Amino acid sequence: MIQDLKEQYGNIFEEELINEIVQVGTFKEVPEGYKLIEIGDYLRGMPLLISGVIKILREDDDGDELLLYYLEKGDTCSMTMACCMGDTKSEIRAIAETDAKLIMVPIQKMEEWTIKYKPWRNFVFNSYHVRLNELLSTLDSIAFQKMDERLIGYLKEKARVTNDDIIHSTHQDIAYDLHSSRVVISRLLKKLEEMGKIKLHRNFIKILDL
Amino acid sequence: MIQDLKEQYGNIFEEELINEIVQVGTFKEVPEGYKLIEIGDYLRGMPLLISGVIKILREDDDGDELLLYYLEKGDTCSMTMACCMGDTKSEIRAIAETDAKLIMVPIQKMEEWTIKYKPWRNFVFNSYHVRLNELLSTLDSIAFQKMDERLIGYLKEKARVTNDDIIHSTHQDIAYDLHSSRVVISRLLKKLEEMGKIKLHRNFIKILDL
DNA sequence: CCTGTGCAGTAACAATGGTTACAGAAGTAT
DNA sequence: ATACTTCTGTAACCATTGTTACTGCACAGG
Repeated sequence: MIQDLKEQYGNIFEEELINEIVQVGTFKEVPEGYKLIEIGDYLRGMPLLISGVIKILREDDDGDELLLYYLEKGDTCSMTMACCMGDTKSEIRAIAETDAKLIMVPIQKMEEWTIKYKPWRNFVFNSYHVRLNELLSTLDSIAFQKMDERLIGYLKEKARVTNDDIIHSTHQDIAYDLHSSRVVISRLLKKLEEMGKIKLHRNFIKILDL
Repeated sequence: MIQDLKEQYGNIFEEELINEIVQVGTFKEVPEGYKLIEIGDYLRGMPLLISGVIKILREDDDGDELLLYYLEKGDTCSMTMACCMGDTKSEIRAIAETDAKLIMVPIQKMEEWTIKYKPWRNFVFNSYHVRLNELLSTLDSIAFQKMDERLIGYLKEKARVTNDDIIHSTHQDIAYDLHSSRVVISRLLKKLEEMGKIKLHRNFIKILDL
């Protein structure tokens, strides 16, 4: 655990802070598909992601889903921080997109470290910053892009975070993430295949030239 | 200025912090329609809103606009904080929706006060929290609602922040804010009028029963 | 009073995306 | 092998939203 932590955060946090994190944090290893946070949950800790990818989703009252963004190693969940600080329910769902390792830090420490460690302060503010911008990008794509562009963006982003140009998803999976319908996604994917940008298979998609 | 500041922030910030704000902050009074921040601006200070309403907009490369949310008295702009801290360009535009009074605080103070004053810390984190949730709501409405619902929400929200059940906007204004077209908005407004929810006039709309 | 400008109403049409329905292919279990 | 389930392909159709075009009205300025 210390090994992992140092590898990921050693260059930005000083020794003393790392040690504190190790002392109070709880290590967690979760498999792909594991649900870390459900909408409405009260959160007891703040997650520091060490490896893997976490997918952050929004869902409305009718059960319609929408992918907000991915967390990658070195990221934390600003939403979670916001929830913890405000002591309110989670507005989002978090699912492990791949196997993942993370450390949960009790929320009380957050404020203490904010005062004590400048790097921690920077880390926290930077997280908020990054997440706000991430949300803005998501908003842009929904507000200003058409479904075909959003689909291309989705495939690219997913390939990037998983570091794999084979997308292991069904058309239905993609439809959920983009809040569309399976038929629409199949239609658009077929067009992309005809354009030579991807190759379709059962249960996976090979990216050629997006 | 001190009067205004105390009235708005006196109950959450202690005397000493108020005094510091007065010392280093610059008071600003702007008229309706004044552009406070343009996309791409580098920001030198963080605004504390004392009175009035500020409208925060997003715009894409093609010049398509979208209203994100309103800032009201007692609010600050998390986006601005994020930009200042990260020393990056503004991602949004800020326009005074009504005449407004605000205090600009140099960004260097922000970190200093974060360490020194607990209420300031709470204020800053709470602002991020509120803003993240505001963005999520905006995202919800775009992703999950149809235009007629969005329009009703828009009218309600605008009436709330301006504290006026007469909306002083043309159909074109509304179309810009909702990133739609004038014809579509006119069509939907007419329907709302037929349902007896609003009364249409030239240059303004009277809300009856939304 | 006349005229120009901006605002609103409306019709016709296009484009995008969502829905329903069905067929066949691929994989799984018996 | 057979039956069952899941995934994909495709067609036909519908709903919503956006676009173009034209109308008349209101108001301001001469």
